[in-house]
Amino acid sequence: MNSGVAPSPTLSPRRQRNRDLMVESILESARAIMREDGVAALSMHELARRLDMRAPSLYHYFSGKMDIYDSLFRLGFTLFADRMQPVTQNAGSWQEELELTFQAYMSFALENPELYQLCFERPVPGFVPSQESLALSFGQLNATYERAARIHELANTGLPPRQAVDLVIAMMHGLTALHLANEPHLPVGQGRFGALIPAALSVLDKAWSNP
Amino acid sequence: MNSGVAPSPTLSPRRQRNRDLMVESILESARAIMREDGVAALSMHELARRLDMRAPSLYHYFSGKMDIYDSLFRLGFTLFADRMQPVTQNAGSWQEELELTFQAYMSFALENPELYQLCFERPVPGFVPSQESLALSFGQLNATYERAARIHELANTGLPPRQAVDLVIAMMHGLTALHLANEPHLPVGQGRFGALIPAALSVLDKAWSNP
DNA sequence: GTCTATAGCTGGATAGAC
DNA sequence: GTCTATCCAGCTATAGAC
Repeated sequence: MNSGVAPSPTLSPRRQRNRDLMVESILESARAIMREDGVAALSMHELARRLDMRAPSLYHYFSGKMDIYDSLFRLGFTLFADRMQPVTQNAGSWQEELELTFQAYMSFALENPELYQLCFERPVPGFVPSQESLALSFGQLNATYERAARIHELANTGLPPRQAVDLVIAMMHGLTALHLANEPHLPVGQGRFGALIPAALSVLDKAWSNP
Repeated sequence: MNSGVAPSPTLSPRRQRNRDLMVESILESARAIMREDGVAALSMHELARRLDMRAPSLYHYFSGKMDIYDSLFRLGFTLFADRMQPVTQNAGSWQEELELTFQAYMSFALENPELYQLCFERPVPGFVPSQESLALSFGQLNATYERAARIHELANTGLPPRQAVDLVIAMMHGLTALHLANEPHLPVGQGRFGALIPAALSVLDKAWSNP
């Protein structure tokens, strides 16, 4: 299942362009619904309504609702990887890399809460990502993961590398999920949980600095 | 909105007993559905089906689906508080109290995943807890919170007490949510994230021990 | 490519007989 | 207290005209 239903085998560049624009509009409106009413509240009728279309027209771009979720699932991991990728290059010390990682992670989640929830929680009862989408997500996560493992080489975690990274992931997810659940309107660095990034970094710094 | 619809003003002890048993059965079946199909997948028809009833009969015990969610929301916080309450008495050092807190928190979540998600995440699009239920939840949380603040008095966190507790909460939630999303079948202490409790405790111990 | 029309289902909830 | 019958709303998805 690719993004949208395969139309005729080939398409003139112009038509392909229009089609891509339409696909983009649909996904954008879908994200708006999920953001406003909850990730699980997406419906084809409401989606068509916002686009000034009728529901059946959507089936010329996507094979069904789950196909839309699947496309957004892939989009989420792609955007996530794009956001995390530059962290390593810009960092000096492992403390600095950790700080940039926390900030990139939380800012992605707060700017794209509906994608974050779709990708990292399981809020839609019937939705199971397709094989291809799962493969993509594993790839993107692994790349991020391996870059993050650099931290372990420099810091004195006293843990297996995988555990050190997973612990950092769990801390970021805890702060992020609680922020989204309680104060989704507040920006990065603010609010009861959003403001705890320095505290979390400080704990890791104290625990993992060489003596 | 109390648990169930108020029937006649008074009820003979025997009838009241039967009614309570029925309410309990309904809530138990509702939890089973939420556990198996997702928290948001509860439906009155399916619920009646499992209880060998017809859907309208349920409305003699609850005023609607949201009333059932609301009752489970209160049940969740009550069970949570019951689980967290003994932690303080049994602990000696703050490290030990922290360990017991992590274990109590995660074991509650893994044993009652549907209640944990209903209470601490927002997986049901239309559901908003009633005033009374919210008040109850704040009360239960505050009690747990204040007990947890004892840790701050003994440890050298270098943080405002509220932030220290919130950071611990975020770490517990991060480990718990990721465990539930990825390996819900594994018991406490096992699996990719479930096994990280000692690592998390060690980090906090190193960071917060007096020098 | 978009529409009308509609099938077909599932859901929440109520009325009223028994 | 439980049921049958029913209403009404909403949904996904398809067929086929234009």
